Amino acid sequence: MARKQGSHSDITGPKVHDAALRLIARHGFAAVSMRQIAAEVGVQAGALYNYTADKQTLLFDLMRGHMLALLGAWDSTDKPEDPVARLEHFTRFHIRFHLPRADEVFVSYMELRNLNAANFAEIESLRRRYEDALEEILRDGEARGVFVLQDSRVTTRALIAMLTGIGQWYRSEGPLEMGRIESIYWDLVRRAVAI
Amino acid sequence: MARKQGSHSDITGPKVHDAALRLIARHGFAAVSMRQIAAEVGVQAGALYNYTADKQTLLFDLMRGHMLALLGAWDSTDKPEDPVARLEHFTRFHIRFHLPRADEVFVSYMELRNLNAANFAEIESLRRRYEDALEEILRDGEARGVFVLQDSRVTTRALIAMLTGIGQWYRSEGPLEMGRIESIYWDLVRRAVAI
DNA sequence: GTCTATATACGGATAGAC
DNA sequence: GTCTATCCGTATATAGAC
Repeated sequence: MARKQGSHSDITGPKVHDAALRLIARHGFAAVSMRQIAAEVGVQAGALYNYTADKQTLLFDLMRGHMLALLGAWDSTDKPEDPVARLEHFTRFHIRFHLPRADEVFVSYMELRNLNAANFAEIESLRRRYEDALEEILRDGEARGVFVLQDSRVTTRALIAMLTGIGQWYRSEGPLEMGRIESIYWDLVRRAVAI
Repeated sequence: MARKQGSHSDITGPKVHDAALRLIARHGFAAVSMRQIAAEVGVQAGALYNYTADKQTLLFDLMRGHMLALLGAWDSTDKPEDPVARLEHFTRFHIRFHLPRADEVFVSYMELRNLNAANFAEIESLRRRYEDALEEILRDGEARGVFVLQDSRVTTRALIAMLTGIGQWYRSEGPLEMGRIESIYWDLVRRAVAI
């Protein structure tokens, strides 16, 4: 075909999403122009506005999409009954979900500053729901006497920061396989809170 | 006095540093203009170039200054002999140094993308020196049989990510005092690696 | 749905007067 | 050391043709 002009909404839509995600992860939201995203997609800048109202909405949709995918994936897992097993399940789920999504994670944590107030509030409430999932596991285990916590909210944030930090150095070409990473971090998490 | 024009290098220099740090922490490097920084300082944009060669160098100086202050502060502390006491010393030092410097920490971790290759390499080498300080404590404790580690490098990064993550939610007006935070995190660190 | 062209604003950096 | 003025490039977003 090699048409230079025509209708491609089903193809272009995902390409805009992917190009924006990759470029923003690499250079930052403010540093990436709509023209750059368009060039990566293979269209002119004006065409992007068929897929997003504006640049701010594009960022918001990327972040909301990531958080909804995370919550959806977590909700659809089978959770063990035992608190220790459930904490291991959460730890391994978190690593498996986040490691292959380095760009999404990076953007979702680094670009919160660039959301307007309403969009920020919505993303924060989604993040809060995810934190609550871990905190509930910790509190349940504490109530059943198998975890020791000084402060369930602080511990929740500490563990999530530790786990999410993997993305700052993990490279899939590196020497450590994902299963090995899971084991190392599960060991740290378990020792940090289990009796 | 109220002069509108004249020499103020000793005053303006630090003000440029402070204004740039605050604005970049709040909005991001790419989103902040030299004109905005100048307005915050109370001069015109052209005057900033008496204090920095360009915008890139301004960012680099902020980050290098932070890392050098961190390493200098660590080097000048008295380290206990005992590995467990040394790890507690590191943990509390890290929290006490980072918590009052939220803007510096935020910029130093979020704006690495915006450094050019040479500047990035220099900041990374400083960061690596700091990581090495913790890793040495962990390896020493492991050799003496008081710590259990699966991987000293990964554990180092995990603990630093956990500790540095405090800055993402800690607010000095909040309900938790710094000493309480230190205790909670020291408990997590100790349990994660100590026998 | 995509193109070209454009309105309008702002960016980093520099020159020369004071 | 700071100012004003400016060079030159790029930004987001829109209008109208195809």
